[in-house]
Amino acid sequence: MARPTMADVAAKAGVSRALVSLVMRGSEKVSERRRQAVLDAAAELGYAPHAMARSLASRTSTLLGVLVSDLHNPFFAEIVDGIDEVARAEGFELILNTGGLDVERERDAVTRLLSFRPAGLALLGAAVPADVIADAARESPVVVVARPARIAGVDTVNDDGGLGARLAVDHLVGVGHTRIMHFDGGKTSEARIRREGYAAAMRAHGLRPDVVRSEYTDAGGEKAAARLLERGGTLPTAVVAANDVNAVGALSVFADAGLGVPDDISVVGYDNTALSGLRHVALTTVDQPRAEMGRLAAHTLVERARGDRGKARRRLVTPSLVVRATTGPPRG
Amino acid sequence: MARPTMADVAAKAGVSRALVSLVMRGSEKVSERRRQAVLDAAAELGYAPHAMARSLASRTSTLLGVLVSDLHNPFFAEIVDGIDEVARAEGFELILNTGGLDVERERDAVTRLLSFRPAGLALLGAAVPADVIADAARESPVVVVARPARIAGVDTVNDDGGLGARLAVDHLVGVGHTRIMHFDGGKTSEARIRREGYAAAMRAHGLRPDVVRSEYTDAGGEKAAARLLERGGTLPTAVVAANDVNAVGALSVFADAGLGVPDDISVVGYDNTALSGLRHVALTTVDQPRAEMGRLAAHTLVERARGDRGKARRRLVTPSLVVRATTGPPRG
DNA sequence: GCTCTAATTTGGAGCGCTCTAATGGTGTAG
DNA sequence: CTACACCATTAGAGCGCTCCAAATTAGAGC
Repeated sequence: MARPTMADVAAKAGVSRALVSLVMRGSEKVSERRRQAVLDAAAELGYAPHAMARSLASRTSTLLGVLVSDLHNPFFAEIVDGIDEVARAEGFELILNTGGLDVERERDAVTRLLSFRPAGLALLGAAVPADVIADAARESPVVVVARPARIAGVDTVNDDGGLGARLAVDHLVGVGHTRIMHFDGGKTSEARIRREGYAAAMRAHGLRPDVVRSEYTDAGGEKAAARLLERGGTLPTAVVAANDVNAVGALSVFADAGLGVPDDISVVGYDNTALSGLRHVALTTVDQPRAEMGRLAAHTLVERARGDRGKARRRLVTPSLVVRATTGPPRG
Repeated sequence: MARPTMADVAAKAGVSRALVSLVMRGSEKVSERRRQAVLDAAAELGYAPHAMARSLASRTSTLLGVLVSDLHNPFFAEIVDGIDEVARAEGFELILNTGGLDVERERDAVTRLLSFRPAGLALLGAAVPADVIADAARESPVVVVARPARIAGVDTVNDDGGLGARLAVDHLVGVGHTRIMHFDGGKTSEARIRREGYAAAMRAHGLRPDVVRSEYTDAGGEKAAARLLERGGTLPTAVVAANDVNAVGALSVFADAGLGVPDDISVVGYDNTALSGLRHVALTTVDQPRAEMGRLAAHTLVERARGDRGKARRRLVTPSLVVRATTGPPRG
């Protein structure tokens, strides 16, 4: 498995190593005759440049480090997809690590990624403390995605969660709802922003906000819905769920309780994951442009890698409402 | 952002570069006194070894190349998760590329991954032609996952699709079904194996196989179900779908047609993706141990990287049935 | 204190490549 | 025919590290 090196190609083509290097990098100051000779020799030997040696010698990197908190979550997978798209187009490679929302493990992952001296580092929904991120940013450009954060010198890409929540509320009010509840996403900064957006939108319509603490999971949605049914009193006619899986969890509890959707209760999700688009589910939801977020993150990193030293950019991407079958006018 | 090098640490600690190298690699033949001096100097300078330089000098790699055909598909994401788990434990890093099932793009991705001279290459459900894989296998250990293939010198990890299909049929026959249909996954080799497993199981029970050509998508399931309803005649009482999303597509069409599940028709999926576990969906399905497949693939690669030159291993992982709410005895 | 051996430490070559500065060759003008 | 550009080509140093062999030091035994 010993692959040929530049010296082998040079010998075979009867030229110097430097010339082979020039040809491999597509230099224009190489005569056509030599270029062909080199190309032929390379093809014959099955030669391809050694990316690491190249990187070391040129003191540049074509690696983009990516730390994903949770790869199961299709939300992140699609962001990675967007990053990958730009990386391929710009000639970068992705080196990936997962963090599993474990702080120690994520800290370690950041260290390992940095040991490759990547051109940039993307942290997707990572839970690492801000100071770790700030440290990393001293060694490599860093972009934090899907986690609202203000860290000196660190770029961010997020969706406008306040707007997203407002879109959901406006839609529900628009079709006639007034008792609209929110199952929130817990204590993350993104959840806080959505919660505040929901509350502000409600008040803007002269309505009273009503929040149940929940989390970004299926089980969380079920629990919140169950609690809602147990507490008795007048039920809301609509629920703005923390995200799609949370909404689906709530839907199943409502169905078990004999409530019709959307006649008895409307439900809006958040994320527009593939799940919500399934005809069987047909969840009205707020779309976060995930691939776009990934592309933005990658572009930011690529620009930084190319020398952009401007101050930290905090990108806000615009969510949009996708109306499907789980929302409609309240009964009566 | 110029990070310190080994020479800087050596100078600060008052030792040679070679000694710093030994300390960094955790050698035992270093006196405690020097070790501390080096460690202190390194900490003070914020030094961490340059992974690429190390790799180049030692002629070893800690990189595992991973080509994923489709990251959106949670099926693959979970395999990557398994690979990642082993990689972390064994001190390897993942370098990731997506192929999008486009042959040219995947071919290019393989080339790019190989340019890093990885310790191994994992191809997850990749569509690249066998000869490309065989070529790659000459330069690096290769393991093909979720794609039954017999290529000289290439290890594989797959689930036993024949068994999986049989589990589904046996379960349905066990609760009383006799008219059991299969929506297949198209012309991939995995789909063929499941199809044949289904047919064999049916015949083993003295039943007639009945296959509708479909594909591994939501829309495919809808289309197959619609065609089934249109063709009239006696409907089957159960369907073994190509996979989970295919099953969910079928479920929605059956629901629209007023068919009760499982009373009028039972449906079994395949994969046991998170989707099927949602209480709202509660799909009976065949579980493929994805994380386990990823771990197996990674272990295979790690062993090969460590010198195992044994002949190609074709690992078959055992699927299992997960009974939920979409299957039950046929009416009457 | 001295020798011998084992334990540490170090110099230096080299991994496969890039990059700068210098070389040689060609064509043109004088 | 010589000088001068200008171009393609090359030598050689060096990227940050490992690894081998050689050098030094420490420890043990007498």
